[in-house]
Amino acid sequence: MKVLTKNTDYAIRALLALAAKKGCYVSAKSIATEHDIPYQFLRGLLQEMIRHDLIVSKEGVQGGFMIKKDPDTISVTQLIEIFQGKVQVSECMFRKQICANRARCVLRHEIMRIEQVVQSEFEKVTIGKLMRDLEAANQVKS
Amino acid sequence: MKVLTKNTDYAIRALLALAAKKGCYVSAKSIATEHDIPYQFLRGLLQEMIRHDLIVSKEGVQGGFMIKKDPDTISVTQLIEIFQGKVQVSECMFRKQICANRARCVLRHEIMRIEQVVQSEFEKVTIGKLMRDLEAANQVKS
DNA sequence: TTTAATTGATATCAATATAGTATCAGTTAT
DNA sequence: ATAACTGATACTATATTGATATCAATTAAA
Ligand code: FES
Ligand code: FES
Repeated sequence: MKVLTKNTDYAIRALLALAAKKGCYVSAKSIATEHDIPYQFLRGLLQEMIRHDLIVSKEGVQGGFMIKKDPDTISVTQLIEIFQGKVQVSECMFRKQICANRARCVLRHEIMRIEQVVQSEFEKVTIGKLMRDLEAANQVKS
Repeated sequence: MKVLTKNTDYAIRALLALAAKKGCYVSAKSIATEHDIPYQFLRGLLQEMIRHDLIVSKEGVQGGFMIKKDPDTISVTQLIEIFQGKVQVSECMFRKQICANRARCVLRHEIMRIEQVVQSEFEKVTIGKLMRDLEAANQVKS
């Protein structure tokens, strides 16, 4: 079971790249080559992120993408939702047995509680946080 | 993003059915019809669970499947691992940038921490617990 | 003003995973 | 002997994931 698929993974990496060059337009090509992400695939992801208002773009020579939202407000949960759909444990487990009284279903509550925990854990991990972790890791390295 | 796929979902339901008739052999057919699970699909799942020592079977007329392990020791985590593979957030995020000093990678630690949280939450949910919840729900209903 | 570097939009394809079906051989209670 | 079962395995269909290709529109700069 893979929690993050390639698109989410790539999107996070791309956002980190953009966050590192905040205020500048960075081309998809340079991100693709530097971070080893398939070019056209990446472009699709970037367009999707524009639609979700995380980044902006400029066309033409010297164009590219720029981060728009504050990195600390972009969570992994959000990116999972964009690229993999809302986290849900299962459509509705045990539907046959208990869905008749859905409102009271204890199992359902149990499941929803876990959903909540999973989401809030990922909520804590923002692009901003990852950036700082990354910097710290690089400091230690050198 | 779906956390539980059909096979895990069905397997849980089947185990609950077996747990409710502990000590008896229950046929795949009866489980399939009662719980609305595709028959042949279910049989595959049951065989897999035999291989993992959760249940046993008896061939021939009056044969069927019987739960073997204590329901309280069968966790959803375990079933996810059997049917969807071990929970992993991503193979190795940011590999290009940091895998050189993998041991020190802060991001990796962050990710592994979440992995841990997710797993331990599911660990708490056992077949035994679900059984009791289910009984409680049915009590309230009637 | 032409050109090359870029994004926008969209179509297509391949690989993999998920979901479900079918078949036949072997076992066993009746 | 037979019918109700499981064991084993092959197969098909569909959805998801991952990746590529194409062409029009835009724009900085030669
Ligand atoms: S599982 Fe559907 S309401 Fe409980
Ligand atoms: S992501 Fe691979 S070691 Fe950090």
